[in-house]
Amino acid sequence: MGRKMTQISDAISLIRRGVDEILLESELEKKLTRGEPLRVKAGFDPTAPDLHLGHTVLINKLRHFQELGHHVMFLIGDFTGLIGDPSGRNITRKPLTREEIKQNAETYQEQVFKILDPDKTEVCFNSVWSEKLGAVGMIKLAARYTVARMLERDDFKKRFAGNQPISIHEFLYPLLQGYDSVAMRADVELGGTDQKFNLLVGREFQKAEGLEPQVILTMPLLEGLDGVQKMSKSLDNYVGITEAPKDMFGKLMSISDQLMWRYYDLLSFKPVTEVTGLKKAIADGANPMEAKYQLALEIVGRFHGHDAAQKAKTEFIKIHRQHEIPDEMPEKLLQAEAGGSLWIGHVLTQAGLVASTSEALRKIGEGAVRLDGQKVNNSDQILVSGNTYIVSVGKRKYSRIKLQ
RNA sequence: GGAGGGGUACCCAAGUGGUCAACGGGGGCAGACUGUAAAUCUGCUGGCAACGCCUUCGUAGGUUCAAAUCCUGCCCCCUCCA
Repeated sequence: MGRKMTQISDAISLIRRGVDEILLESELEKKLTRGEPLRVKAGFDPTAPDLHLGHTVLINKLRHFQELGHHVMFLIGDFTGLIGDPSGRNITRKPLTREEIKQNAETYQEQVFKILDPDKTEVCFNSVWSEKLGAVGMIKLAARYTVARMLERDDFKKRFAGNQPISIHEFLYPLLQGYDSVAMRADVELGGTDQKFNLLVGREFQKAEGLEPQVILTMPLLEGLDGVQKMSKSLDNYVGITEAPKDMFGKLMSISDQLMWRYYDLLSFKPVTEVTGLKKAIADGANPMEAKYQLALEIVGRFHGHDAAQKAKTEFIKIHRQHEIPDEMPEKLLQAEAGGSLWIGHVLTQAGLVASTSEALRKIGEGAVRLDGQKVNNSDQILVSGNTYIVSVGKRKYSRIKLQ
C-alpha cells in the first residue's frame, strides 16, 4: 500500500512537470489509484505539416504517460479540420480540403513517432465517428450547449463584442471535439492552454452521457528562440524537427541562458533532480554553455540519433569556438566573366551568400567576408578561374566556390 | 447611404514642396568582446562593376525647375452615424 502511494505520487509529479493546469488533480489521483492504464487523448489539427519543437511539448507529455504505462490516443482531427479550429483566432480560419488533410496527417505520424512509441500509440481519426453522427446527431449535439455559454469563450466573446463575424459552423468545433472525448472514452485529454474551453466541453458531454469526466491537462505554449513570442513558423523563431542536426544544434545554442531553463522544463526528459543540479551548479558559477550543450545534444539526438548530435556539437565547437572552417559546406560552380576572373561582389551574390552586390560591398566593409580564411579588405578583389575557393560571410555562411 | 480618419521600406512609425534612399523603435545581418549563434557594446539594414546613376512612400495621371509632401480620378482599410 505504501509503495503504491509512492508510485502514484511519483507519477503525478512526472505528469505535473511543465504543465499549465490540471483539472481536477484530485480526479487524476483517483483515476491513477485504480491502477488501470488510462486512456489519454490529444487531438491535432492536421494543419501544420512541419512540426516544430513547440508542437512537441504536448507530445512529450504524451510520452510521459506512455512511460507510465498508459494508453495514448493520438487523434488526428480529420473531420474537425474541415471546419477549422477558431481557437485563439480573431478571424475565421479557412477550412482545409480533404486532400490537404490526408497529406498532413501522414507527415504528422512520420514525425511524431520520433517521440512516441508507435507500438503503444493508437492513432485515431475523428471522421470515423463524426461522420456517422449525421445531421440529426449533429443537431442533438448542438442542443446540448447554449449560445450564451459558447460566447463565454474568450475569442468568441471578443469577436462578438467587436462585431466581427462568427460563422455558426465555428460553434460546432468545440462540440465535435467534446464528442470525440465521449466516443474515445478518454480519461485524460491534453491540449494547449488555448484549448481549455474545448477540453472542458468534453468533460460536460461525458457527464451528460453518464461517463466519468475526463481530466484535462493544459500545456503552456513554448516560447520561440527570441524567448518572448510563442514559437511559430511565421515568426521564424522556431526549430523544426526535421531540420538538419547542425542547424538544430546551432539554433538551440543561440537561445539565451534564461530561456534554456524553460526549454529544459518543456523539452527535456532528464530527471528533474538532474536539472535542479545543473541550475545550482550554474548559480555557483559554472558555465551555462555546458548545460546548453547537454540540452542541444538531447534534443538533436531525439530526432537524429546520438551520433549525429555528437557530430553537430563537434562542428559547432569547431566553427564558433575555434573559428575553424567547417567540414561540410555547400558547393557552387560559377562561371568566370570575360578575362577569366570573377569579381568578389558577384561571387558573393551568385553563391547566394548575400542578397545583392550592394550587400556584398557592405559586408566587405564590415570585415565579414573571408576568402580561404583571409579577411577580404579590398572590395576590388577578384577570383581567378580554374581554382576552388572557400568564401564565407560571417561565421555561419560558407560556400566552396569552383570557378570555371 | 452620411460624417470623419488613414494607406510610408520586413513590421511599427515619423515626415505635409527642395538639405529624403526617407527620423526613431522592433526585427534581421555583421563586427568587437566573451562563456555559445548567451549577455553587453558598435556598425549596417533599396538597386547597380557605384562618391555617379536608377527605382521606391496604396494606385493612375497632373501642377512645378523640383513632390512621400500640392491637385484630380481610382482601389483598399478603420471609426462614428443610419
